Amino acid sequence: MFSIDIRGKTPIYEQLLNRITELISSGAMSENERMPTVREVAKDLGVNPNTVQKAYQMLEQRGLIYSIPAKGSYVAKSDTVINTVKEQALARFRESALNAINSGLEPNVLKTEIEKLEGGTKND
Amino acid sequence: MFSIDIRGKTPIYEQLLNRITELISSGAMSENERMPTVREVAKDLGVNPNTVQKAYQMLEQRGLIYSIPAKGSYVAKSDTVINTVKEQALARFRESALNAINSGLEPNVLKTEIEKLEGGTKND
DNA sequence: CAACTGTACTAGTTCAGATAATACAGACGA
DNA sequence: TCGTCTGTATTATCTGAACTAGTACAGTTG
Repeated sequence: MFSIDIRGKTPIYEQLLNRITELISSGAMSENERMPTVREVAKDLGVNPNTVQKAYQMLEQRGLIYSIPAKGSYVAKSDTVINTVKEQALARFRESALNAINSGLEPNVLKTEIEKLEGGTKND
Repeated sequence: MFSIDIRGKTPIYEQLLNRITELISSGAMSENERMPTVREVAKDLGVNPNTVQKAYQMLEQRGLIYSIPAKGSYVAKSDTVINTVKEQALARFRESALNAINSGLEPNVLKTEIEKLEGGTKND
């Protein structure tokens, strides 16, 4: 389902959060598509359903999915939400870029790095 | 001395670590310059000396400073170490850049952001 | 009604961060 | 030499948050 690393240092719910966010914002999961149930994912990963639910809750809180009690969870994917995701990604980008520059890296080097990444986006 | 945010979510020792690393790698603190003593910084920030020492220890472990027992701590700033700092900063940069691109941000936007940052490095 | 759904609540475990209290050994100036 | 400063080491403790687990509830659906 969602392949994550159970024995990693990063929390399970956070891995799920990131993975699903990527899948949705990249278009791998289409709008109104039904998400696997909390219990399904939990069983699949061998974790507690609440752990999965935590990820789902945060996804809903951020507007990436919507959940209907007793029915299921579905992909929301509104444009405004996607924009929020982008803004946050941009904020993180700015921070790391500033740090890199403050560490003495040349802006040109950073630009070159971006160009290297252009081709290789990791959309599954 | 080192202005940090005591009531932040990021640990005190880590803030110290980052701030001092910036100051050294940016050239704000010159080579062989004497660092304020552990007890000085602790008193100044109102924290426990051990917390400051933890930051100093990690700085020495990374080769950014060198400590002489009973004398003091001094800025090391060897080129190889600075390069390591840069590499790590670059790695973080790549990660956030990749994430930004995966979120649907155009590489050109990222390049523009870098240009915006070029002028305003926050060297105190 | 039975099986599924999301959801809420509580509890327990673990861990990182921070503090505290000392103690030791070397350097250095008075 | 002596007192004071330096970095360093050790151990214990407290706290709070993060994370996960267990369980129960309410609504939907066939």
